[in-house]
Amino acid sequence: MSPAERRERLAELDPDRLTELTAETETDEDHDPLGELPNADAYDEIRMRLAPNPNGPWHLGNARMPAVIGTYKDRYDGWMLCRFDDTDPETKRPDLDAYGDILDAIEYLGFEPDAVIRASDRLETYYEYARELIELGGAYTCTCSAETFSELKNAGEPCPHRAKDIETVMEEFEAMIAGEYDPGDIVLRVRTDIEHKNPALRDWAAFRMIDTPHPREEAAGYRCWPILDFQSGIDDQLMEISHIIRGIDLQDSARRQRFLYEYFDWEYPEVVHWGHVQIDAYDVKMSTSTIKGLIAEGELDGWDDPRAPTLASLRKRGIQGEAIVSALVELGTSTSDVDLALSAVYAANRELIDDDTDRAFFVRDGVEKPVVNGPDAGTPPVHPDYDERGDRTIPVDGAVVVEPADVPPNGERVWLKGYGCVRHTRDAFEFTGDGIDAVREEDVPVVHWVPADENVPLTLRTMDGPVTGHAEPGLREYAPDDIVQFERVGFARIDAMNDDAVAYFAHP
RNA sequence: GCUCGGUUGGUGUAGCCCGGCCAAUCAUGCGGGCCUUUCGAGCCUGCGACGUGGGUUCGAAUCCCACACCGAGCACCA
Repeated sequence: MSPAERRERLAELDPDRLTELTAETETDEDHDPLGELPNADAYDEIRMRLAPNPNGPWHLGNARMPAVIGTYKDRYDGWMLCRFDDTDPETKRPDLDAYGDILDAIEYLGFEPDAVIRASDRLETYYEYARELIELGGAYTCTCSAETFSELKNAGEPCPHRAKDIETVMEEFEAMIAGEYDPGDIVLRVRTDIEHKNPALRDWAAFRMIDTPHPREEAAGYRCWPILDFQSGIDDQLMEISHIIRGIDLQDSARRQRFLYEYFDWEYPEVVHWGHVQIDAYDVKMSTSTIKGLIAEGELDGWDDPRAPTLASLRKRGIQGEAIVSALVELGTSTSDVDLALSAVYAANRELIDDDTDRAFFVRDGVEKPVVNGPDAGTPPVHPDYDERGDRTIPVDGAVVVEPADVPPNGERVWLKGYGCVRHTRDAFEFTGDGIDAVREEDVPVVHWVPADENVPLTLRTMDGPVTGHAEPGLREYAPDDIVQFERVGFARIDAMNDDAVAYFAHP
């Protein structure tokens, strides 16, 4: 039935309802991919946290956390904590540089945490709450091997240690803190429901022994470390977090932590889970450990290699943090997995920088052609949309370099942008003196060029590897970090301006 | 195996809770046109989607059931 038919039918059956529908006004809300936070009205202040694991510099996927949480912070005038969840000195060993790198990355994205803490500074606090939990009968020390416990748990059967009295548990837990056990010998478990239908929630481990000292000197003396679910559960309460936003891999985490909150009679924060992000356009898998490995093997030049899907790499290419945030926010917070199109980041970035970016010529792998009978210089505009910024002056000392694909067949003309029309005769470009109508009416192509002598040899580093070529002499006026648009090539960030000039390609 | 999520154009997203101006929004992408001394910007325009099958209903993207497919958890990782 077509909509028109449906309306007709409705008019027969229930004319009042039809009138109501017609009266309902369409609210044209602003485009808002994020939507409102759940139950936001119930809180005086929206308090959120970023909870990075400082095991390496950030890739593009990691940026989603500050992008979304930071955007909500701005929207609700909320509060944002950066808490380093660095409670595994062994298998997810923190990288001491990463703490600072991550804070830099957050700043690059345009946000500032209201507070920064490290879980590894807070072991005594976690111990205190663990003791309290034991007093409440909510935890027990367990000396089952991981395998044994796993089998019992999967069968829904308690292990013998579950029945221990509180005093014994407390003694053994104090001994754990004192470092009197070896790794693997004992854990502290939260007593949940051993017959819970979801096996992932049954009596989960809260503390375990780790011999490897924490890389941070302040925390190197501890041997008894909390598991994320315990540490983060306690901290979220202590920091009065109102909204937790994190990945679907932590969905069961929330369910586990609710048992903790019930023992302490706390109220669990609102929680939003999102799916995984993949990025098109990169050959390198977006994973901290993979990138770390490729750098170690020399496959990548470093964290800022343009081929690496890292924030450092995008930053090096001159892409604004704001563009990354805007593309990531656009993904919303759905629980299904999403692909981020890098072109969305480019589109956002182009929008941000196009107006302010000066134009310049860069000829890739050029061929030299003598120019005869023409003027001494070309004067293309600094920015085609803003006459007031003036023209560049590019000298022509008898010859220019153009890209091979731009050389017209013999006898044909080409317009050297900002200079004039030339005809390819034998092996030279002969100035023709044609007016711009040649371009407008006669389809003469417009190309970029640089002088053969006075130019700037430059390497443009791209995602597909380096490209060598020559830029116009005026490029020397630019300094590292400046962004230019190489006409007909794309935007680029100047990285070094000396004998070996280097720029990083951003996008078309 | 047990448990928990998800599935709207090439990509992302809105709509789903509370069925009806939804032959489905917006963005990006791609194509065409205009403009332009850039393959950029701008303007105009086009392309393109409700996983499958049943059910409920006057009416289903929306509610119910089944199936398919994708993902996550069941770590002494985060």
